[in-house]
Amino acid sequence: MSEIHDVREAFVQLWGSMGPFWGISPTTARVYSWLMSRAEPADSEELMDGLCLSRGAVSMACRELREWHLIEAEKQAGSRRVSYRPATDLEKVIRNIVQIRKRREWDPILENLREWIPRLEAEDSPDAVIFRQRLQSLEALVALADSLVEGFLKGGLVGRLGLKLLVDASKSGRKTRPAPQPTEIPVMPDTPRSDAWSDRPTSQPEDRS
Amino acid sequence: MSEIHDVREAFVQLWGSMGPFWGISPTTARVYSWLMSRAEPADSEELMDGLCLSRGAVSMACRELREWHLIEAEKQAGSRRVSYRPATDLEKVIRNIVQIRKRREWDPILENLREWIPRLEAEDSPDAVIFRQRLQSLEALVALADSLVEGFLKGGLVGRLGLKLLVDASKSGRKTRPAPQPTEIPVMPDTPRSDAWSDRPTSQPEDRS
DNA sequence: CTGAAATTTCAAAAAGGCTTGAAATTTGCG
DNA sequence: CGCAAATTTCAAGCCTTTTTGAAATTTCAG
Repeated sequence: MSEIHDVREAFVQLWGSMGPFWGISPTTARVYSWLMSRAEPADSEELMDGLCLSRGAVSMACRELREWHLIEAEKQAGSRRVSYRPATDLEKVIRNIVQIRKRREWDPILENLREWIPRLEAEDSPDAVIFRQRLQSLEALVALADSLVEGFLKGGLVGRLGLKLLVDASKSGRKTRPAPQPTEIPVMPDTPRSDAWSDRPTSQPEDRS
Repeated sequence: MSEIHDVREAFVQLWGSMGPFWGISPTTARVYSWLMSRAEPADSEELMDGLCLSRGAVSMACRELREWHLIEAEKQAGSRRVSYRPATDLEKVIRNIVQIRKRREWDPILENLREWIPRLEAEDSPDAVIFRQRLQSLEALVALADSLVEGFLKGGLVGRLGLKLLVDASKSGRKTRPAPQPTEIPVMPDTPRSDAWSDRPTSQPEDRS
């Protein structure tokens, strides 16, 4: 009967502790997971009570979540109050996270590598030669990873094709149950009227930046 | 002439600041990148001088790097001194990191999800129903990602096949130069005698844990 | 336009993780 | 086997990141 309470608590705590690995703060991750555990959008009052957070903490967390496009703020009719609705289209969620982290973490690496390599070409000390060759290997690898990620971000979902191939390929050596094998990343169940967001065709002409 | 000095410094600093994103501490990342910039293995004395670190800091960093199999300790003949050689087989390096992080970060998520879902099946409040459905979507997604990663860890490198497909698929919209496009992850240049490590068939019967 | 409700900001405090270095341990030469 | 060189450990301190909450700002109903 109160299983949902316990599961919610465990879920919120797990997400909170995993958040840092994904580059988001514990509190921010907790807010998102708490919203995910509720059928309806919640306002900051509910978040404060449900998670024992200060008003400011909720505001900060929601701001970050909005920047990552992981939640959407909804104004309630006839009131100044705002409710927050979690994004439930997992493909979009993941794409948002991957895109932002790629910009912050991978792109600078690639740029730097491409600047450094020519600078080492003039020198012929053993260190310089070996170092340059290693940087080139690294450049090739990062460029490869980069193109894979670009493909995922652009072509939507690495294409049913490649993904299905890879899933099938690795299916032989699996553990217990056959495990569900969706061909595309699932869209989470959501309350009816929120479809307007997940699939909205009315949004900006594609968040490029 | 002293370009290598500047590039090394920039490389070490970049890696140091990126380390946390990858789940390793700044100092540890600096030690690894410094070793990468040298043709020959280095001992702790050299690391202390080169990076202005205390003896203990070097020891801690090298221990962590050894746990991740990112460096190997080599005893020097006729001395108590140990030299550290960076792993330069990028495929192995990445596999090590992915394997360890998967164990620490993904596996617990999957286990928990599979425990929580049944516990919510008894309840039929709107919250419980929606929450359970979302957890199921999540489980499907994580299971998919898990099988992809397993495939990479086992079948070596996602298979030339899938990888090549994906690279080709995303090659259309690229930027400046054609960019090198290796079909497999490159092995970094290394001093001759270290091949014994990168390819050694004499190691443990496969690091399982 | 006014005023109160709601949210956002940001400087300061708290928490958490990283680094240090002296002491303890290990190692292997003599 | 003893000793000294070398490494490892770990509690204490430092620094970065996260959180707080009171003040400033924004937003609308009236």
